Amino acid sequence: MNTQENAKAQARPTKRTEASREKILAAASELFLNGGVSALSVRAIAKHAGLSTIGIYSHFNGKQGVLDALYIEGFNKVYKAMDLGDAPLTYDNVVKSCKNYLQMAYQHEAHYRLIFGESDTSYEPSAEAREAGDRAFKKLVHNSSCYIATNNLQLDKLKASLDLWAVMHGYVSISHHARANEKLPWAKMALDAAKVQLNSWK
Amino acid sequence: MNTQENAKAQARPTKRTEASREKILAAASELFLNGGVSALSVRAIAKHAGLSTIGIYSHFNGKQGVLDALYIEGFNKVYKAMDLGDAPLTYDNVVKSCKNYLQMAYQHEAHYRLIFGESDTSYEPSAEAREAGDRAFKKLVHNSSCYIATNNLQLDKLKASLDLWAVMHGYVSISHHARANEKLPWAKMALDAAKVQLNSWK
DNA sequence: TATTTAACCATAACAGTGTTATGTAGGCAA
DNA sequence: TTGCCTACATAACACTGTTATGGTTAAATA
Repeated sequence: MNTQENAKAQARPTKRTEASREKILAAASELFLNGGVSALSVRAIAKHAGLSTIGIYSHFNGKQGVLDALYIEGFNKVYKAMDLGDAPLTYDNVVKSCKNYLQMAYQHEAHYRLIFGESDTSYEPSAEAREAGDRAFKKLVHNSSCYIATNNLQLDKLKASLDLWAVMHGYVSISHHARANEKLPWAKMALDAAKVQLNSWK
Repeated sequence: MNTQENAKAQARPTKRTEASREKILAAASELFLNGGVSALSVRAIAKHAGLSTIGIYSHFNGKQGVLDALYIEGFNKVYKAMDLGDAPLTYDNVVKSCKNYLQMAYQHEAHYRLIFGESDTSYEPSAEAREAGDRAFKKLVHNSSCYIATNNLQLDKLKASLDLWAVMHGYVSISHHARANEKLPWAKMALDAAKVQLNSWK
């Protein structure tokens, strides 16, 4: 792929290249949204894109590259959910960011499952994909840190951020698997538990 | 399989039957402990057992049955971790059960990943396997309920139990995936966060 | 401008997966 | 002893991700 990219930079780009890549990504995204990762065989993607499978290898370095693109999308959605812009990090706004996170988790279930390893044991995120996770985590830590600084609290910012994240994510994950058959107000319960953690910050 | 079982009950049990089943299960368990679910192809299991693959279908109804057996093992380990016998459900003992849970989660990673869907998207636990999960959950609810009753607390026992579970499991899951590259005292952090939830019970 | 070269892509082939089909050997009952 | 049934090995099937092969087209070079 590096050889191909170098050759592309110096030699003969063809108009069909970007179009094929977009078709593949669009096909993969549609299949993914409707069927999760298990709907993403390379043949299904190729067929849905109206192409053969070879483009998945030349454009995405294989199925992994398609999953990376979706993984990055997933963490970008997490980032956006927690991004409050320039709003001050008040208690209510931190709670709002948690609410947004939980909303995202339940609205974009396929993405959520992918970024938390509930989708494909053979998938290992690339370095670039991991960066998307790091970026989303930094936004979480940023929110917590601003709130902590604003309120002159003395506690470990990293730990506090992880506490908040763990309880929310734990609820989502349990509702996916261990208690999947129960109809409970999962998002509300998760938010309440997050408030418990937040209220313990002092 | 029902036909085979009926025939077995009425006709000719063969000594080789139980021996084959045990060989397959032992082979699967060993592969699983060393390589997780991805090490469990039916051919690998059969080869390791010194048999052909057909026994996996006749004894376990396919690969799913092998995974069910391991899933049940996993939740049985969760049950045992949280089982304090007849000990009174004091604060310290509830904390101890949480500590045991986290210890189990990190010592039996393959099992833990299996029961929380981090292993094989095509695996769906059988009704029997789900019962093992229910049983472990009931032990968690039992512990929380006894503690709540002992301390005359007024709160939702189910919610309280889930809060406790969510924060612990959330930490374990994040340490598996989202923050997998970080070396942090995950079990200690999870236990501290669990104490925050516990301390909020009033 | 004509020829050569490289990129893109369809298709075939490969090695692996879980599962089903087929045939044989051994054990048990009549 | 014969016939039936079960357990099991092996082959075959349909699917998976990936690599190999060859044809067409576009870009570069002479």
